[in-house]
Amino acid sequence: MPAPKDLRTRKDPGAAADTAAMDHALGRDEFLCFALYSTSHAFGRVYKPLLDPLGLTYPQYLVLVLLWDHDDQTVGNLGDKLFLESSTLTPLLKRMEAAGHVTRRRDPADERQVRVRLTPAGRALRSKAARIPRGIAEASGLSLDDARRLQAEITALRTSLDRHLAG
Amino acid sequence: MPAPKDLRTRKDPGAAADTAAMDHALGRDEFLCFALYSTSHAFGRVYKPLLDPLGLTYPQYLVLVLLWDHDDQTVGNLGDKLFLESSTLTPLLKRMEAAGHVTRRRDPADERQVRVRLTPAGRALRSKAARIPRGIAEASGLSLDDARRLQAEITALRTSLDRHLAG
DNA sequence: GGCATTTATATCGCGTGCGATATAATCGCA
DNA sequence: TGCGATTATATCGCACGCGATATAAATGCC
Repeated sequence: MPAPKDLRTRKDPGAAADTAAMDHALGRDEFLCFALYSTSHAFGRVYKPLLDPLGLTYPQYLVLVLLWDHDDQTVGNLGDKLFLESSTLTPLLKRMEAAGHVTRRRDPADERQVRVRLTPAGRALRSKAARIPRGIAEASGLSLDDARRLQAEITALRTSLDRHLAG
Repeated sequence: MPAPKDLRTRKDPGAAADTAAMDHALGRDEFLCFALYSTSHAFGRVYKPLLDPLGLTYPQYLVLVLLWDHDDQTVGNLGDKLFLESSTLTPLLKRMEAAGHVTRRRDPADERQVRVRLTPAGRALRSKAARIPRGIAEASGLSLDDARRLQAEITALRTSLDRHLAG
């Protein structure tokens, strides 16, 4: 009789603590990348119940955050701030336009550019989104200082990666 | 004559340093989430030229890393370790099967499960992938200690998010 | 033993993300 | 001024990633 191949079944409560499954198989920086990758998805799952009632996805929410701060931006401007390409933003903005959150209009002064503006409905979403920051903060369980420090380190890492890509 | 709305054009070299574009518009933990989101994509762009010659995507590479360490795993096992759903893994594994990297076979002892195994070609990719860890480490520009510490903090954050989602 | 429940995987639809490419407008410079 | 280079956006094809749902196998409980 063969010995059991794996004592843990899939939904064993200890499975989630199997945190280091990837550890010994990846280089240190690769494991860091995997941590970013999987945590980014976990954040998406936390955001979803907060954004669903507003009819928004996460990147759509980011676009609105930028427009709430500074209305009337070009596609390229939004892309630079969000690190997204026009091939991602154009369809996304069209969906937001179809949903009635923004308008898209060629800039008469430079017909290459498309200016994105909030509709009244898009502006009105701001108050409905006011509860989101608190929801995210609760889920993260980090102190303000820890969150600030982690954010700064990860942002610096992104800058390093971007420089490597450009150079 | 109207004043220019924005002194920076899109490709101004200072644009990348416009790091804090999202800062004052997002809560602290939300900005941390955005840092994770954008840095995760940046890592993907660093991985791409390393993985393209192997004909692999990033999640496909992660599957291979797991199988190189421990061959013959179920779909659920891989999903638990990668934090991915079967709705993501099943098509991905089918593509890897079509590419000749793995085989998928129902476990005779439990026909619900599908066991994923390396083919000789999949095993052979391991040596071709040997240069990847160094390439990632160079791009990150972090010391071993910094990478380790950052990874640990982000992994802890993911655990906190997962607990929040479960509870 | 039989039947409801649980578990493992698969399928579907949708929204990203991106590289490659296309198109149109503007710029630069001889 | 004119025309090649650059810039801004759009389009296309592909691969995720997930929630909802379906299906089939195993489990549990009487």
